[in-house]
Amino acid sequence: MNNVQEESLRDQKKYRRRLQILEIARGIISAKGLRSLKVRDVAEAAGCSVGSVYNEFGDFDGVILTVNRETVQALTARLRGVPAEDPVRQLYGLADTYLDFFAGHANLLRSLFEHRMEDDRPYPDDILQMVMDAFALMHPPLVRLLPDADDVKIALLSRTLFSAVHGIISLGLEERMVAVPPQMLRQQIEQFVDTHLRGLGILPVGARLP
Amino acid sequence: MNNVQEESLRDQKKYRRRLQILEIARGIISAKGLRSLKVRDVAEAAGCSVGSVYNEFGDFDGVILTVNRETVQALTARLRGVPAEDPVRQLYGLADTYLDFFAGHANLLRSLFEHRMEDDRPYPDDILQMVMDAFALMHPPLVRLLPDADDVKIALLSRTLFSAVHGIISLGLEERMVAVPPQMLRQQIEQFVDTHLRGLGILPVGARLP
DNA sequence: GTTCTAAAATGAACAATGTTCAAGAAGAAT
DNA sequence: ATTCTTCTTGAACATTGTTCATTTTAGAAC
Repeated sequence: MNNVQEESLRDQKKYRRRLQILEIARGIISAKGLRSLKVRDVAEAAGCSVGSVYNEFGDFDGVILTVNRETVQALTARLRGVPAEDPVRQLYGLADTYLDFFAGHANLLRSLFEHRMEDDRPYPDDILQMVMDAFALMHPPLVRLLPDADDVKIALLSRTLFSAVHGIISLGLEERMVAVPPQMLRQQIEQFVDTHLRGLGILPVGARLP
Repeated sequence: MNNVQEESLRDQKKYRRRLQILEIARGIISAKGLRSLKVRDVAEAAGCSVGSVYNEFGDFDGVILTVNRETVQALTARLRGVPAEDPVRQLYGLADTYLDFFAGHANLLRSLFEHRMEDDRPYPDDILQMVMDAFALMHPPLVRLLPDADDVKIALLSRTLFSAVHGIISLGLEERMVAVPPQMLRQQIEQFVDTHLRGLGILPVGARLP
């Protein structure tokens, strides 16, 4: 038995169109926000009928969720690329990289965190799991820095710290909240992480990094 | 000239209905989420026509924004009620109170933070200002604890710290993010604030509050 | 009290948008 | 080439936000 699936012409077209629909949807969300995403716009831009979008994704939420899934995958890839030699620098790097990614794809991240399902249908588990996994990326460096601490507590600390960074960034980047000038955000994030590491006893209180 | 406006029967009815519409809308958002709010449901529950809703609020966003405005007002009132004798306890109290309020009105808070306007119309300034003012409530206790620090920096710190707490809570309360068991959230928040105050040199590193 | 007027309420009609499905088109199997 | 399966289509439908000509009603004028 041959496990290599032969790719039929039909499958090729289907797959190409799937990618095209996703690319168009992502472009619209990214440029004008989730609320501006309309089935007919996507279908027209992809050169197909609205029925085909439904045929491929089940319903419109399916398109959004697939875009969101790819967003968290791209985010995770970026976060995994942060150098891990120095655990302290890794923590700063994770926060900075998250800021970069959020600033560069604000509407995509908002779609990921703010989209609500119709009725009370549950949000897909795999996406939630991926977000949680991304927020757990502070775990390894924290374990190295706090070798005596309980692993469960470190896991909690990782998510807490990352959630805190997320809160600072997501509110700080709301252009509507004039509160935090974006150019100061990076410095602000670094100082926040800095203070927290001092509080954890990882950095000395009252001293500064070289 | 008499400044006391006589309240006409017309105005009374108008005002009563306005309150009724808001109460119904708030109830629906609170119970089933912003996405389940429909003009016709509100109108029917209020015993009036859809036109009356539009007559009173301009458009449907107007209803949502008014509910959001009242949400942030209620939140601010609760936060202002936190005792201010001990600045450290005040900071803990603000975080805890925010957690309480968020846990008790999760869907209302989500409506406040996640609602996006149609097209690119700006979010009303007064609501943004009120949110910022609420997040600035950590300013006075921080000033007392860090009397030598620059006032502008304290203002920034206040918003940063509150945004961090917001991030931890809003992600932690997502029932969908199984990550953080809600019952642990309070303890988690307290530990987070604790660690940060140590990092700021306000509390001694390595010691615990009585 | 009657009449007049301005404001508000109404709800049917419209517009925008998500969803479905019967019929047709296109690829695969023989 | 014929048949069969699957996908595609787009018109029709369903839901929901929005408008507006008409009707109703509260208040004013007499």
